[in-house]
Amino acid sequence: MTASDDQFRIISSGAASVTPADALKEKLAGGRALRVKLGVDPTAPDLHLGHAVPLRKLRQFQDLGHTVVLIIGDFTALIGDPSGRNTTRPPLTVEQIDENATTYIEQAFRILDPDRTELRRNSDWLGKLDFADLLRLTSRFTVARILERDDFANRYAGQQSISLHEFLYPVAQAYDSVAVEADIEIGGTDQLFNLLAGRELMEKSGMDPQVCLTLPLLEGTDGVQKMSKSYGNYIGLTDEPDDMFGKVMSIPDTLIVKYFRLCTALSVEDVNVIEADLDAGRSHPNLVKRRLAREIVVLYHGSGAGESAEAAFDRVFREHQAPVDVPEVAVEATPVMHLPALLKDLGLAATTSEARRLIDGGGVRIDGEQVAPKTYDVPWESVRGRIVQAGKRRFAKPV
RNA sequence: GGGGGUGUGCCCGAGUGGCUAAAGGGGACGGGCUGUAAACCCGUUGGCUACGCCUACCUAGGUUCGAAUCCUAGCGCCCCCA
Repeated sequence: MTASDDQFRIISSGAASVTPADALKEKLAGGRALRVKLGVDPTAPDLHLGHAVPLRKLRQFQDLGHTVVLIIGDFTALIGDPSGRNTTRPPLTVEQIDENATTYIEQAFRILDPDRTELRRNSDWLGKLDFADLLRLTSRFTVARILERDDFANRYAGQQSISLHEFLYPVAQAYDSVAVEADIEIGGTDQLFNLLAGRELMEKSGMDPQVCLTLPLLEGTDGVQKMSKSYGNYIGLTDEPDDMFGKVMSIPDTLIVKYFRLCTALSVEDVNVIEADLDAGRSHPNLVKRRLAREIVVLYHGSGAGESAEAAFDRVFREHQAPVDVPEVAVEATPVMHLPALLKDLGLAATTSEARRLIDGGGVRIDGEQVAPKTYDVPWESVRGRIVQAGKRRFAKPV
């Protein structure tokens, strides 16, 4: 096993905080395989690069010989984590949770090593607590302490509703740590409160308290909000290579280095060099971003996928040509076609009104020719089998 | 239990009887430009084979020639008192 000093350096690289750092050093010096906990709520079925950040950190632990305890929060999903939210989460049904959990596990093992992962569901212990247990548990927390949390405080101050059960989320997560005897728990910086709650509860229960390791939150493609499916700014782990490449290219330049640090397998030292070259103007942001996009695509789609995704990107966005594989869509043909309806049928516009706006805004092309505004009727022969384009990246071929 | 406030388009938020498909901002989409689906500038942003028609300002009724705007009841949320 790697010397504990080196382990500490690797583990804390890229972390936002390690609380307390000394405790982690001590645990590592003990030389045994540590139990590293990550709790996830199966609220969204598909994983994205934001989810991958803690998973990659867990993988580092595994590669150093430690054990990952991955907790599927099938019980806590019924509460909904209020972290960073300004509204109560809509409750999920048990069926949805099960379905999401299955997808989650499958996708998580693209990153994690199954042999060093202990998979648990927190309904195993949380579901067995009775009301008396709950009272005992909640008596260890104070209202003032819970209200310290930013999101609760903000919602309270902003006259937003907070349901009582949301207060129990940190309590439940803390109890998870007790149940699995975690040595370390990791999460995003917005999880710090919950992680610390686990630490406190373990201490009060007479256990060796867990170390809390937080990771920076990854902004999505808009560069502002944290990556999340509900903001529509995410890059999914199962996104097609071409799509994944394009999405990475759409992040603001200011995020390039952060993405290298959190989303690729490059070493800390390598990323430092990239950052220095960018800052000094020695390298071109566009080229660096291309490399980033290739690295990420290769990580999830294998070597070779990066180059072909880049080629496809150049074809569409640099040379303004149609992609190689434009989908053919069968439509009902009449001698004269109503263009807005055709665009809707082709799936290029959601409504005919939107299609008209696209046409009038110059956003529709047939075989590369821009369609003049107010052109709503076109002969079938002029579109049949041709490439119809809406905007820069939506294509279809009517047949 | 008592009192007060609030509910508008994807989101925030103006609007207190006709000039309102509803200001402004954000987001999203489109165009131009380019180094990219970055940045910047400009435009669009309820539906409908469409110079017109339909549906819309929490819900259901009502007043009125006419209501997002007034009245009644209900529902949600917030605050104060208990």
